[in-house]
Amino acid sequence: MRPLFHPSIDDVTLEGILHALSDPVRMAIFADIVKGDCAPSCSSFLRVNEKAIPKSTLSQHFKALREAGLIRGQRQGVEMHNTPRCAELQERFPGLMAAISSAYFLQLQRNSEKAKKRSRRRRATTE
Amino acid sequence: MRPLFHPSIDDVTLEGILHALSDPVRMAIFADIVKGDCAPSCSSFLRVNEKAIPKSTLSQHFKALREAGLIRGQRQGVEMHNTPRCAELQERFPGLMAAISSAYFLQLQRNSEKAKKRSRRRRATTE
DNA sequence: TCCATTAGTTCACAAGTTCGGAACTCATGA
DNA sequence: TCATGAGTTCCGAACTTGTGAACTAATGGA
Repeated sequence: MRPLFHPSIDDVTLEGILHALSDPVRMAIFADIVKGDCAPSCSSFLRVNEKAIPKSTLSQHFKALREAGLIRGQRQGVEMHNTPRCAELQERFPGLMAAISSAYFLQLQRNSEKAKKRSRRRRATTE
Repeated sequence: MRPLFHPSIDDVTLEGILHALSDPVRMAIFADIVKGDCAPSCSSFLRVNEKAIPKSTLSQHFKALREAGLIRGQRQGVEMHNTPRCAELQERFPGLMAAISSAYFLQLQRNSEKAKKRSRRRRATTE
């Protein structure tokens, strides 16, 4: 297997970061890796937000995140271990990742509130 | 001419913003509109970073920025006047736009430093 | 009023990108 | 040595993007 490519932090670009995170699946994966609340391997994301993701697609998404400089992937036996490059990114673009993450969680929260309201309204009209 | 579409601030998504700004031309246009240091009409961007941009392409880029909720366009006679939706965006995603803009200017500055170093080195080797 | 000019949009198509199934590689354990 | 499980690669279909040509719309003379 070909060795994994990781850009040097100096070659990481703002456009690259924004493009990588402009895909909702990649944003969700990255947020989960940053939170660190689940095993950060490819196969732990076979479903994202209730939606099944084919593993070829997942593999491409991880590659995109690696090549944008957002995560570092290390093969550990048969699995891949992914870690965020938070410290380096913070040095390169101070405050950027924190702002994007907090915008993401704000949006998640707001969407779940909207969904609650919608289902309450639906129940009210069918009763 | 069809009226311009602007999303309500509640319909503006993080993915949409990141996608719109992941294009270097759109990022440059948006940064200039935010700085407000040049007439923010389409035709003032016929060249971006020394590169000529066809006007049909520019028109699409402005449409993308409008539909992502980043700018507001108003026809003023034959011209279009574009303004950033900073205040609304700040309310919707606090700190996000500031972090992206400052990352952009940091990168610009660093690139111009790199270019200077390169040309100095070139001169030194040819002497 | 008519025409030329200027600003921006729309359309169609070529070029590029992304998605996902099938076939692959590679490490591991039986 | 073989089966298995985790990821990757390949490739066609579907989607997206960039651009020239043709368009619309407002404006300012003649």
